[in-house]
Amino acid sequence: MTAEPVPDLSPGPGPHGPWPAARPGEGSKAAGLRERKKLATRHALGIAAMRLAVQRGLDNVLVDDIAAEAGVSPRTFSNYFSSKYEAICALAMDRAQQTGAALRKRPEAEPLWDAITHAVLQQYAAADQAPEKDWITGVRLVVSSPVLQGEYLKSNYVMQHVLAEAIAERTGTDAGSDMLPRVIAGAVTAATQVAMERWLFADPPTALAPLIRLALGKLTEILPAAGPRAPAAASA
Amino acid sequence: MTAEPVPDLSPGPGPHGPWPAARPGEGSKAAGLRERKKLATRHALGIAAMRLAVQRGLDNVLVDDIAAEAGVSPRTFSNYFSSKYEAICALAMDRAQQTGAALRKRPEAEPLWDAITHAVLQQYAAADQAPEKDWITGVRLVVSSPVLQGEYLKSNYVMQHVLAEAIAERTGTDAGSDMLPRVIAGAVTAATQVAMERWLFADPPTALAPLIRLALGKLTEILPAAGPRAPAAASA
DNA sequence: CAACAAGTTGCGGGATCAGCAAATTTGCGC
DNA sequence: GCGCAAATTTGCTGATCCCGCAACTTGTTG
Repeated sequence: MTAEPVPDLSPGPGPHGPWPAARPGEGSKAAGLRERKKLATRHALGIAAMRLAVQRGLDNVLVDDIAAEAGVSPRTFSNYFSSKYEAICALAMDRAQQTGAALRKRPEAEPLWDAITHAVLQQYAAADQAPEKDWITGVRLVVSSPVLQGEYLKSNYVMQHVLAEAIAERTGTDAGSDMLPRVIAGAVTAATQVAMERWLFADPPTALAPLIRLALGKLTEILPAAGPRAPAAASA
Repeated sequence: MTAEPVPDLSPGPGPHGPWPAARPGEGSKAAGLRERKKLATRHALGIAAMRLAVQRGLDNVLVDDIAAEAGVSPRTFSNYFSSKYEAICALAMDRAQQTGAALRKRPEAEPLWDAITHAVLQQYAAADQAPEKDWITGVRLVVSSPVLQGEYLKSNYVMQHVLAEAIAERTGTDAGSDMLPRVIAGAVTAATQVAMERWLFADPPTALAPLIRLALGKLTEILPAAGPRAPAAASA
């Protein structure tokens, strides 16, 4: 068995949960007013953190500022996030989380690869939209700062896990014994990430979707070149 | 062009360099006494940090303790690392860094895939050795703590980059325009990571090498199944 | 050996983060 | 409606952390 080690990133109960919700019983609808308010606060903090960071620059934003912007006390801030960096990446984390759900929603009949492609594209679909014009600035900031990078990579890690889970479910594989789902998820996540990076710094701004499609495509074209044969039989 | 954004994780000049050396002119041999001493200090701090963390538990280790253990002032500690977590993961970071060099050292004639497999295996070869018996405990600690996880993922990210660079060089691809090297590196890194994770928590302890080979093998077997065709042509 | 560059150290201030207990708010049954 | 129990928020506070600054020590160079 080796029950999944602890891909978990959550410290404990009560508040402070890294991810919004959807874990208890999957059903995130019609949660009590209490839940919704908590989500709202978390979201507000995340947004505030990101906006302030982009406007003033990472070093000129204090936890107090973020808390103020979101209308809660500084103490409450740390009930939700363990650092301002985590707050700034909260949205990315949420999106990563959603990717799994997105894949699950794809029609059962659709080929795995297509389903994955769609699920991923769907997540980043909004990125190209006009209203998200600032978002790109935010992401640039995130991947440029060492501290933020750590947080950001965590969201990738999460995406990898939720994707793996969804893939395992879809293909009827036992995620506990077969590494395949995880490997696929890892490759997909990595490819997506690369596309994202290229997009972020593309000099003549480009659309993100084509890049992602291209990156995922590369994935399907690389192995055939070296795959069919026995990969490697040497020892060291 | 889009000159590589900033896969760099280094804050600036002077000390505080995340990675040991080998960047200036590639030649890391016969560095002045000064350099060697710096490397030694960095290493000592890394070792001390890891050992103390494993022995006492992450929360019972202060930066001061680590500095003392390594025989330097606390102030000097932060000249090398920006946090105790970074120090703990210093070794992992170094190993990630080496992977690139390892790949470059593989014979030019060797098929890319085999070369990669060897390079990776070589890095983790020591892991199975007896003297590294404690190491596994350390890595478990690292991947179990949220904060450390962030740092650890950074080392993965670095490995992905150095691998990509080496791959691009080996295949004569322009790493600046073609995503392929990065995608391959990402997939490889992800697979390696999965193998590592499985190894860490394998109930009847297993050898790491076979797992890595298996994971990398999966990589070559998944895509052909869905690759040849046009990946997906939908829009949203 | 002298002059210079690089690295180390102590000090001090600005910030972060979590434990604790009191004050508030929400969920719910009557 | 009303009140109670559970869940949250908040202020206070102590332990750390992290970096700028300036003086000091040590490697490097000619």
